[in-house]
Amino acid sequence: MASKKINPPKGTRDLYPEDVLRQRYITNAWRDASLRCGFDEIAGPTFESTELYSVKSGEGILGELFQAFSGKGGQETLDKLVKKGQADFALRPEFTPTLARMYAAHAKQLPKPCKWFTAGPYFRAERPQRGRLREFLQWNVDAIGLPSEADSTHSNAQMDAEVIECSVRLFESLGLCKKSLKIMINDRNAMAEFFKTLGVLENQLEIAFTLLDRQAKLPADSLKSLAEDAQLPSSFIEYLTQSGSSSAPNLLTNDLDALIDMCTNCNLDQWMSKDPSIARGLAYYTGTVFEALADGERAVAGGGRYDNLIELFGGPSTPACGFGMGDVVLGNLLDDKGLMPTGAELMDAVASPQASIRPVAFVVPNGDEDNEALVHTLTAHLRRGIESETWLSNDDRKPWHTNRYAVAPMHTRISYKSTRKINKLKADASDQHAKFFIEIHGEDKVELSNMDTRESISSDSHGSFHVDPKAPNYVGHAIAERM
RNA sequence: GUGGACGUAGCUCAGUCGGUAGAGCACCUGGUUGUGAUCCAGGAUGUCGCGGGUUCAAGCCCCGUCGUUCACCCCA
Repeated sequence: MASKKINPPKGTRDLYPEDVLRQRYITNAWRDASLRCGFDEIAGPTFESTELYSVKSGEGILGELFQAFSGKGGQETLDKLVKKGQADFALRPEFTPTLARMYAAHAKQLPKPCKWFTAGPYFRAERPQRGRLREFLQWNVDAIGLPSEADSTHSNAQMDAEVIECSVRLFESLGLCKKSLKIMINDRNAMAEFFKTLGVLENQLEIAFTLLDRQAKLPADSLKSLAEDAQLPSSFIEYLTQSGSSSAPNLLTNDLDALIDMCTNCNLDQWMSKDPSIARGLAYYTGTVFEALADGERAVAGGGRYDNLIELFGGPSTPACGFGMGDVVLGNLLDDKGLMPTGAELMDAVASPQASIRPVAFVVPNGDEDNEALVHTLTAHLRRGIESETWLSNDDRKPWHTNRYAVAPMHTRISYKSTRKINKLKADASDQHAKFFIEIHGEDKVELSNMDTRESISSDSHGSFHVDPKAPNYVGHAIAERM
């Protein structure tokens, strides 16, 4: 009998038992980080109508679509397909259009903001290379809409910060540190204003951003000729081809400062740097954009604000912000840094308990404005977890070691309601089925109660708890003991 | 879609000027040793990716093809 060897399709992976565990180690970490940060899991179809992607994904992605058609409809459908050169359906190359479609369809009944994550397979018909395959897993984390009745600049920054926080919580949990990975942020609005001062016209902005995106990849002279072809002003070309970002526009500070401020509260600012050369390739980004960059790898994650995409899909005008992270680059990075367990350690790590879907802690201020920053500080501590002395004093410590945490990271939520009334905030916690309610009256005056039993919990020594993890009556300990 | 590199044992790879197909690891058998570690002896293993060409002779040179990989494009 003649046998024929059939290879797997180019750019796909056959996962044998250990490979599946490695992949699950990553997807577990994704899920864990998003749940802890208060994002709900959603899922969409793995193929969509092709037109969903022609609306706004960007030129490049359209050329990389895996085409799909049902095979029904006989010759007529086939003729149409051949004539158009495009099938009615496409395997999804990214999630954001699906997300925008899903949100727009139910916009009125959805909470504000809506915090969603999803992880699953995506497909792009490009030539495989390091960090890039034709089928890959991607984790998407998005925050859509703003807290109601709030000042929108502040809220925008808060939602940006929460999305970025989620990515940082993931990096921390996997043992990646700020030395090996940086989050570079920029603001397209501020850059657009700056470009206009250089004489770039409104209708040239898109090409200007495309060139900015390629600034580091292309040599100065080809950059120059591309810019000249687009008839961009010489002052812009000069800015573009001066390799250093030393001429970075100062006005960046105005728009990104609110974001950096928000990030200071949860200790994210040390991970972040402003970088006026970050532009992002996708056309739908409108304001803040960011990339997580590691030495020697392509972007580990990338995302930003896309404020008019929901409207484009028939929903109400709604600001939104999110990022995507692929499993291929992340896996490469973990391998290179020795941060991927093997053998028994891998099995144990994958089988270790996952973050609670039910919110464990719900943190609110007592109504005093001064305490609002403390809410974010404490929330960050709870979501991050507190590492144990034994683990920290071990020079060979690995992120998956079971003695890592003195207080394990926990699913922690905050209220997005503008009310200061404690009963309303408690009702919000109850609506979200939180288990413990935390009310901050001051740094060393934190009240804790069990929502299930309606009992107030008090510290033996002080009567109330502390925000600071170093304090003996840190509120996180009290919750961990009662889990 | 464009360009480069690579394809030899289960794995990682060496193979010079074209002249009988190699090593390490892993595996199997036996021995030593108070472990499933170490050490000793022995053993099995190949369509040299595939097809064609040049040659007395091709793993090596040439053409084609398939596959892998890296870079570009684009992006997670």
